[in-house]
Amino acid sequence: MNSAESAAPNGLTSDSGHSDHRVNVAVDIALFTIRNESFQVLLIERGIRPFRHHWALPGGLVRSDIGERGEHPEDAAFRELNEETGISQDMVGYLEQLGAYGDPERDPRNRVISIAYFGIRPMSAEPTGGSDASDAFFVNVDQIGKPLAFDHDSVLSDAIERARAKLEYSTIATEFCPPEFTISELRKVYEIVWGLPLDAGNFQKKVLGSSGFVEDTGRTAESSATGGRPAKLYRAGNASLISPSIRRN
Amino acid sequence: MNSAESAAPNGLTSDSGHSDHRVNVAVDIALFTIRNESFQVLLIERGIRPFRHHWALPGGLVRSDIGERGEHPEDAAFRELNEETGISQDMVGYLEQLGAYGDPERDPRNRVISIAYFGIRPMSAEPTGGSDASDAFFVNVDQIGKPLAFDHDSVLSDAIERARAKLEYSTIATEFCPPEFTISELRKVYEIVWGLPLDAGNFQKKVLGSSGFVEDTGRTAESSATGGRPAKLYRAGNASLISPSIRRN
DNA sequence: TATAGATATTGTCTTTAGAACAATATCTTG
DNA sequence: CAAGATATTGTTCTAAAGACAATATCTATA
Repeated sequence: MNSAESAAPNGLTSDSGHSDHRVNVAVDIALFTIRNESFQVLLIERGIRPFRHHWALPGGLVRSDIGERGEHPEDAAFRELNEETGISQDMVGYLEQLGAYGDPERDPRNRVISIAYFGIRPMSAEPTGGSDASDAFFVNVDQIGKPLAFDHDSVLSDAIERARAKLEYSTIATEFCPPEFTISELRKVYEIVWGLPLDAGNFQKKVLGSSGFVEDTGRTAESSATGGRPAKLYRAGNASLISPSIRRN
Repeated sequence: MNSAESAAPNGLTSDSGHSDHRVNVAVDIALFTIRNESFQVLLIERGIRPFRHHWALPGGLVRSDIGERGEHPEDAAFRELNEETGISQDMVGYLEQLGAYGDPERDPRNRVISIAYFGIRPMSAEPTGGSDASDAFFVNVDQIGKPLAFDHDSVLSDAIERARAKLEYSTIATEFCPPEFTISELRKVYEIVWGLPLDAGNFQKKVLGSSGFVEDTGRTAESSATGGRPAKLYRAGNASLISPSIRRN
């Protein structure tokens, strides 16, 4: 049978003639940001069972009572994010799909297929727990320390890899900088997300050699309190993809 | 609420207190192969409405009456592939997930969220239509000519890009060659899938310089009827990833 | 059988990119 | 002004890729 076959209005299927194959579909969101010079992800503490008091990615069921035919999974992701953490859609901008996690045993109670999303944005607001989340907070990705609920360790590690890869070929790092920024500030973003030091000279040449990545403002920053030659100020260019890409080592 | 929250055994949810948010989940499969020197994808002709007589990717609902808690989406993909086209799991080997397609309007009748998979394999067997598929066949990816059912045009174009990218960093192309093959035969695979000509000399050097890609057998092929120096014979090496990758132009 | 044509294989040159790291410029503080 | 800090530019080396020439070894045919 094809895609929507067996989805007759009465819920009957041609395979058994009387089965209802509907399952719960959830979304999970891995939202990354940079805070205190470290790469962090938004987590919640679960206020209900199962995994009560465990940490988890924010998320929840895609609802069928929103919209004509249920809500779009991406809308569900923004809604759940807002309900559980207080982070609204306009603070996040956009989410990218990571993939579907469909192991029938991934939820100890009932079968739930989850579609995972990830986003990476500068985030000034403080998250606040809500709905089924007794708390919401940002945590350093390398200091989580204890296993997350469900299969979220696996989802998160996939998301981290995707987020890190995104810096290679996109200009997203500029969004973590002020409207006008120095090359060193931009380099710091890469170093924090990738967790490794970069050569200042080589990085500078790569960024300036990648057309559309940054634009020269013609002005220079004030030199820092610790001294040193004042850096030139740049603003984000109009490109969203980098070519050639900035590669990790 | 989180991942599996609201999935209580009684189907009740905490948001409205009485909603059932379950939806139909389907799988769709884009299975690629090389036939007659061209890059082809396995399609079916739908034997039932909607989109009757239209072409579509093989696929169908993930069933909840298989296994303790319903079948794994990947198992559903293999099952549907077999039911609709006669292609069995051992002929395909493995499938990779492409992502979820969740637009509530993607099926004209009911809401169906689809998880798409793709595979790329040499395929000698002839597909045969079955179940809801009145026919099953391989078609050149650039000669489909008419719109596919549902959102399958979009799914297929994502799958084509992924399949082409896979040749860059994996050794999968060797699977389209006989157990012992020449570098030219291997190059032909790349040219067919990517749809562009490659420089023979440069390709040769890249393949031989990529450790584990191919192994020398010490023997040479018989020269072809059209003449030319006989080529050396190689077999697939033990690597599955190529470094550095073979890049498209 | 010599030659043309076909195909495989190797080599040469140029360009691009990146890594390592040296050199220079321009600030702060003492 | 010297020492230290940071930014910026330059130099050298190596890896990789593209363009394309040169060579090797076969078939077919005049």
